[in-house]
Amino acid sequence: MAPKVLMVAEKPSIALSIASALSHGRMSTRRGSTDVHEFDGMFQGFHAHFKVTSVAGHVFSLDFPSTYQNWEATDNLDLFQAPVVKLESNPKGHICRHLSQEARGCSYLVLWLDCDREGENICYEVIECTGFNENEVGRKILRARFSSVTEKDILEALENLVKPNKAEALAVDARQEIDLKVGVAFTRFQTRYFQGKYGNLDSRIISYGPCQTPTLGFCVQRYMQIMTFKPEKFWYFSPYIIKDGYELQLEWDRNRLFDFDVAAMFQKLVLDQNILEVTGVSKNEENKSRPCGLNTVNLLKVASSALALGPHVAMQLAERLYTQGFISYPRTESTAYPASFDFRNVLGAQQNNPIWGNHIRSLLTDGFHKPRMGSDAGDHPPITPMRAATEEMLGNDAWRLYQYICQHFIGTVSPDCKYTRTKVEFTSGGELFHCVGLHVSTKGFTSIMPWLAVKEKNLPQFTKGEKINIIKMDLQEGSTAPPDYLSESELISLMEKHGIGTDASIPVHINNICERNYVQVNSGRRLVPTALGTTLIRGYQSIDADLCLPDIRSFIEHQITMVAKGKADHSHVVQHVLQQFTQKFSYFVKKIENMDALFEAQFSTLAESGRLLSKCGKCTRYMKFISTQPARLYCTSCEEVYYLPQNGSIKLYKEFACPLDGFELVLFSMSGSDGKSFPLCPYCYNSPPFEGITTLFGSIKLGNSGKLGKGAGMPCFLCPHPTCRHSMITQGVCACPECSGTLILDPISAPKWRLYCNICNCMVSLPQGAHRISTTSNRCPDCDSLIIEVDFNKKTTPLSDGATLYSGCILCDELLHSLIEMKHGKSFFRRGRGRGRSRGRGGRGRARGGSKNDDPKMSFRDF
DNA sequence: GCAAGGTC
Repeated sequence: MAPKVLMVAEKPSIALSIASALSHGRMSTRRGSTDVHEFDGMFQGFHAHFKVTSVAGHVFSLDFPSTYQNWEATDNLDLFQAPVVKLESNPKGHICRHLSQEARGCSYLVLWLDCDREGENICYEVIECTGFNENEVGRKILRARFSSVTEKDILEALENLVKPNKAEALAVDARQEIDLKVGVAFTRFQTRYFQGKYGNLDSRIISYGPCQTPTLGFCVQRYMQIMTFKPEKFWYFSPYIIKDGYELQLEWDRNRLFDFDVAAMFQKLVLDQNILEVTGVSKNEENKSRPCGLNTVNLLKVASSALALGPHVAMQLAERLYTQGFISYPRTESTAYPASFDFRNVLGAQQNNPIWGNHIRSLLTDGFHKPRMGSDAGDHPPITPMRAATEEMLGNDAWRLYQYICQHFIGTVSPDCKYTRTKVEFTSGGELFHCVGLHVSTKGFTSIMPWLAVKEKNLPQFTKGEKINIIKMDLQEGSTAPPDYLSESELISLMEKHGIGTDASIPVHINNICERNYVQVNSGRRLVPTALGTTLIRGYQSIDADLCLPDIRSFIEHQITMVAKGKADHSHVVQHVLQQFTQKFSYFVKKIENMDALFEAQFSTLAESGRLLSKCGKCTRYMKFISTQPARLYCTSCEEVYYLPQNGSIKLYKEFACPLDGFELVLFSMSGSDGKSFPLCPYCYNSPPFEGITTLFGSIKLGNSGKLGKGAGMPCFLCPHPTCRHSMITQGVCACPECSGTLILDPISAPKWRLYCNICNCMVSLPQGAHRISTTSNRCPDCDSLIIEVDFNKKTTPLSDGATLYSGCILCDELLHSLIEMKHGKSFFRRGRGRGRSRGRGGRGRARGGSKNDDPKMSFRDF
C-alpha cells in the first residue's frame, strides 16, 4: 500500500498553495474547520498518498498552572521559578485533535511551517500533536525549507527536505518563558501596589512587558525632550538678487549663528561690499531610486503618516484585503522579490485601472524594470496587489490602503527618477552663499508616486566671475524649536531599529500602550504620553533604567540566539536570564517607593478625590465615591476603601442602610441601554466570597469570584454576603408602628419570617412555616400599606381547602384570602376594620417573642 | 486580569 504523507503548513492559504503546486491542481479537498487537501503523487521515489493541512499560527501558548493564577495567593517572586504549562491557544479550534486524527496511519510528517524561529517552534508543536517521534523507526519527520510558495520553490523544497531545527525551536520556548514570567510578575506587582491608591489614577491594569514598556519609553523620551527644551536665539541673513528678471534668495553657507554680534559683523562685511561674485557653477546628474518591495513595517509607516490609519486598523484592513485575494500576505519583513516572481502577471491584472492603467500599459510595452534589490528575510514576498479592485468593492479606507500598495508596486518596477542639480556659489566680503536649481529629466516612478516627486526649481544662467548687486539683506532673528511629539511612524521606525516586536506584533504593542492609557494618539497621529505613562517611565528611571530601555529586549534576543545557534543550553539560558530578572524584580519591589513618590506628586490622594456619596457603617460619616477605574468608595476617617462593581454607574439607594453593618446602600446600574440595576451594600460586597444564597427570588449562584457580573449564574440582585438582607430591600412594606420608618421583609430569618424597621430596627414576626413571603404591588385600602403574600408549603400548613397562598396587610393586622380568590379577581379584603387601627401595636418586644401558632387564618399579630 | 508571538 502506498505510504501516507501528512504535510502541515502554518496557515490554510499556504497549505492550499503547496497542495496545488504538488498535485498540479488535481486534488480533492475535505472541508472542515481546517481544510485537508488530498492527492496521490511521487514522494522520495515511491508512490504516495498526500494529505496537506495547516495550523493557524501557534497551537499552544504558555501560561502558569492554575495554582499560580490567584493574584492574592501567589508570591510574585515565586513566579520566576514556577512551573509553566503549554495550553492550546484556541481550544475551540481543536487543532491538536485535528492533527492527531490526520496523522493516524501516516508514515511521513512533512513540516511546511514558515521558515523562521517561530515556525520552527510550531514544527515541534505539530510534532507533539501528531504523536510522531523523532527517534521512531518507520515514521519520519521532515522539514521543508522554502522562501516563497511558488511552484518552483515548493518542488525544490520537497526535493531537499531536512530535519527540523530543535535549537531554534528551543530558543522560542526560552523567549516564551522569559516573557511570561517577567511580564506577569512585574505587572501583577505594580498593578496591586498602585491599584486603588490614588483617586484620579486609572489602575485597572498597570502592565509591564519587555516590548510594550520600551515602546512607551520612546514616546516618553520625546516628551521629555520637548518638556526640557530650552529655545536658543540665532541670527542669519540671506542676500536677495535679481538676475534675468528672476528674484532669488541665496543661502548663507554658515546657515545661522548663535551669537548676534558675530552675525552682525559678518553682515556688515558683506553689506560693505554689497556685491556678489559667482565663484562656481556645477551641474550634477542625480538619481532618485525607485523603491524596494513593500514590507509590513513600511506599509504601516505610510498608513499612519500619509493615510491617517493607525497600525492596528491598517493591519485589520490589510488582513481583509489578503483574505479577499486583493493583496499578497501582508505580514512580511522582506523587501526583495524572489527571483521567480512573475511581475508581468501582477502588472497585467492592473492594466485596466482608470488611474494607473496607462502607466502600466506603457510599462508592459516599453519594458519594466526589476525592482531594486531589497533584503530577503526568508519569510514572505513583499506586499503586492493580486487582483484588480475598485473603491466600491473595498470601501474607502481599504481602498486607500490598496491604492497605496498598487502605487508602491508599480513604483518598484518603474524607472528611477532622474534630474539635474545645478549649484551656483557666490562670495562677498569673505562670506560664501549658494543657490540650487533642480530640473527633472525623467519622472520615472515619481509619476505614479507623485508625493515623492523632485520639485523643479529653475535658475537663471550664471557664469563664473560674474558680479551681481545685492538688492536686500536683512539680519534675521530666529529661535530653535523643540521637536514635535513622536509620530506613530517614527515610533514604528524606532521599534524596528531596536528589534522591539515583529511585523505582526508592532501594531499590538502600540495598541496596548494606547488602551492601557499610557499614551494618546493626537492629531497627525502623534503619540502624547499621559500622566500615567510619563510617571511610569520616570519611575523605572528612578529605580532601574534598564527596565524601560530597548536594550532589555535585545538582551533577551541575544541570549536566546545563543540557544538558537546551539551555543548554549536552553534551560541554562532561561535560568540565567530569569535569575537576572529576579534580582531586578526584588530590587524594584524594594525601591517601589521611589516610583510611588512620583505617583504621589502626579496623582491626587483618595482623600482629595471623589464626591461624598453614602455613609460609612463604622463611623457614620459620609464616604467619597471615586468614579475613576476601579470605581470605589473611600472613607476618609476610617481610611478604608470599598470596591464597587465596575463598568456601570453608582448612586445612593434611597438612604437605606444595610441591617448587618449600617453602611448605606448604593444602587449599581450596569452600563448599556438595557443595563440592570441592583442595590448593594459596599461593606458586604467587599466581604469574602461565598457560593450562593437562597432568596425570595430563588437560589442565586455567584461566579467563582463571588463578585457580580461575568461568570455569575444569573443577574444578581444582592451583595455576595451569606447573611446579607439586602436582596429583599426592594421595596418598603409599610410604615413602622413605632417610629414611622419603613418595615422591610427580612429573608434571613426564613422560615421564621420577620419584618424589620430600617430606622429603629424593631422586628415584627410573620407567619412561621411559610415557604415564601413576598411583597405585592397591591395596597391595603385601609392604610395604603403594601400587601404581603404568604406562601405555605402544603406539608406544613393545616389548611383544609388546599390553598397555600395568602395575602394580607401587616399594619391592619390582617391575614387574608387565598390564591384561588385572587386569581378570580375577587376582593380579598375583609372590610370593617378602621385605617391604622393597629398602629402602635407590635414592635420590638413582640418581634422577639413570636407565637408558635402556625394557623394562617389568624392575624399576623398572633404569630 | 498579567507577556509576546503566531494567525483569523
